[in-house]
Amino acid sequence: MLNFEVAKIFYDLADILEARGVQWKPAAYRKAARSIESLQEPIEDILGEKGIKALEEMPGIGERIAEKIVEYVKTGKISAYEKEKKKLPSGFAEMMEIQSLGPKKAKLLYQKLNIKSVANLEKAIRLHKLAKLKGFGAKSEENILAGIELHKKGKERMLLGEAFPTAQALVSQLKKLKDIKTAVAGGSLRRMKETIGDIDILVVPKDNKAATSSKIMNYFTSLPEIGQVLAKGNTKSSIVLRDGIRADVRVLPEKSYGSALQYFTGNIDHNVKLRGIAIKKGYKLSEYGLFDRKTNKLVAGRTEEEVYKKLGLKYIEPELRENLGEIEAAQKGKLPNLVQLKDIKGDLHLHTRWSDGSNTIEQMIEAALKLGYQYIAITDHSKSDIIANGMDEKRLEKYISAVRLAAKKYKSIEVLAGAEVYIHADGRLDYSDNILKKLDIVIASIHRNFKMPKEQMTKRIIKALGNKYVNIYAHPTTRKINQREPIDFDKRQVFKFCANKGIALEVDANPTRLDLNYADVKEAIDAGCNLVIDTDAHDLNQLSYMWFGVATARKGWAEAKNIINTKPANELKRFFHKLRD
DNA sequence: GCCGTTTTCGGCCCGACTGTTTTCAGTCG
Repeated sequence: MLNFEVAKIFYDLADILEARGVQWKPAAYRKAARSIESLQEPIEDILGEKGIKALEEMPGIGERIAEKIVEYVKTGKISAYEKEKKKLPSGFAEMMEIQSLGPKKAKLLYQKLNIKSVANLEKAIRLHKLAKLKGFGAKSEENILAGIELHKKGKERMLLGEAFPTAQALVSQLKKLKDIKTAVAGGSLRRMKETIGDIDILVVPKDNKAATSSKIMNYFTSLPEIGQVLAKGNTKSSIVLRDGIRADVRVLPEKSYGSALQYFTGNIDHNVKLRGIAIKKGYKLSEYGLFDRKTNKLVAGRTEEEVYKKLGLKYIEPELRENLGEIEAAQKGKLPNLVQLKDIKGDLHLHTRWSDGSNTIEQMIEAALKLGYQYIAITDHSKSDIIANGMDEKRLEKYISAVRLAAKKYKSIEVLAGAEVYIHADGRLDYSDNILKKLDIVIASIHRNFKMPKEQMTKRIIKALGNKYVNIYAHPTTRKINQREPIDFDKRQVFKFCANKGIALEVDANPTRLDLNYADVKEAIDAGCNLVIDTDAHDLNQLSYMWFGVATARKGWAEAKNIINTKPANELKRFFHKLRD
């Protein structure tokens, strides 16, 4: 996967060009970099399978940048970049990763003080060399030094599952202040991206007096959980929490609430495109609202819906706002009717104490009842998952009886007896057909032997899924966000196989997995697959992860009809039985 | 360098905060 390497080069190239004062190209290279970064499929695969034209179809990538990508895939280098790079020291790119240091200042430091790296920079600040430079002062030194410290900590993007409670806590802290009418988290969090860089919060004050706004900022920047204040203005402040999480707060009047929320939810390319549409229609769009360019009168801004409407677009759900075709779909009125949490009628991948879960069968059932589910499946691990206390055939028999016995106690929910069965390296399943047929539902999944040549891995999966008792292929890529790379297999082939056979591909809702991811969800739906959203809960509290799974499916443009656990129990069972007949 | 319901040239999103400077450039999102 060369995507991130290529994106990094374009980002660096943009910085170098910007330092040289080149116009427009930096923005173009950055847009291309973002485009490549958000891609889930390896760029070399796209090139190999569909050719250079497929690259040029991607937003922000034209003929010249496509050629450069081809050059990189072929030679491992981009000559234009190599040439530019020679004009600047190798540590230049790293210097610009420092907060408050951009291309212009970094270049000045190199030219005037011969600073070539972050290490050089730190030394120069300790000797107070920077403050003597025109355009720099004591405060600049202080800020850059703080930026270096922050950079050393090098915090990676946090999981959505971690960011969500943190943001909620901040929002509720803010709402305690009487001067705040409402507070809401926007940004990539509201778009439900699987990882979050920082938390953006929009605040509407009870009135529009400057004093109120400044009171709110004072309150926010002095909250006890705050470690460092990066910037503090009358309407906008940035802070770092003690645990290293960054948060921005912006105060905007109620009449701008919709446009502000729209602006804050992003992403950047979605917003830029929207603003382009505004210009063509004679408007100007900012966080303050949609304005008539001639009269400067506010045309829309109170709600997001009216902003989109005035731009000639159907309302676009936050999860879709990634500039991946949603604006064009909204123009044509062809947006999907996204699946919602309330559509989910059951959870089909749950663990109990019979393997590595921490609750009993009964406790899981009762937790599911509280969520109003019509059915669940208990699906503990098979024998080869020894670390997970997997069950051998003998124990499995007892387990099936135990699930059936528990099921009888509850009239208002259907409880299926299932298992999560390991797929061996050769594609064999962990139980024989004689055992599998005793189960109501069979989940197949991979838990070991992740590294295999692509072709072999594809064969392994297809062989396992070829078993007539398999209903669901769970966490299909086995990736763990920030921890483990996805396995390498021919997705198109596997998706096609599942679509033909009627096997449901899982969207595992655990925030460390979110597997399939949203791009894969879209691809699977396009391939005609059925999906199932499961929590893979090992604890009754984890049933609440369903929300993250639904969000991931929504991000992949999934509708309720694409998700089998939106079906009522009888239809679902018919779906499963069809597989065996 | 990209892009097109202003379509092969001439535009390219918009605004806040900071520090150093006295009106603004640089950085950030």
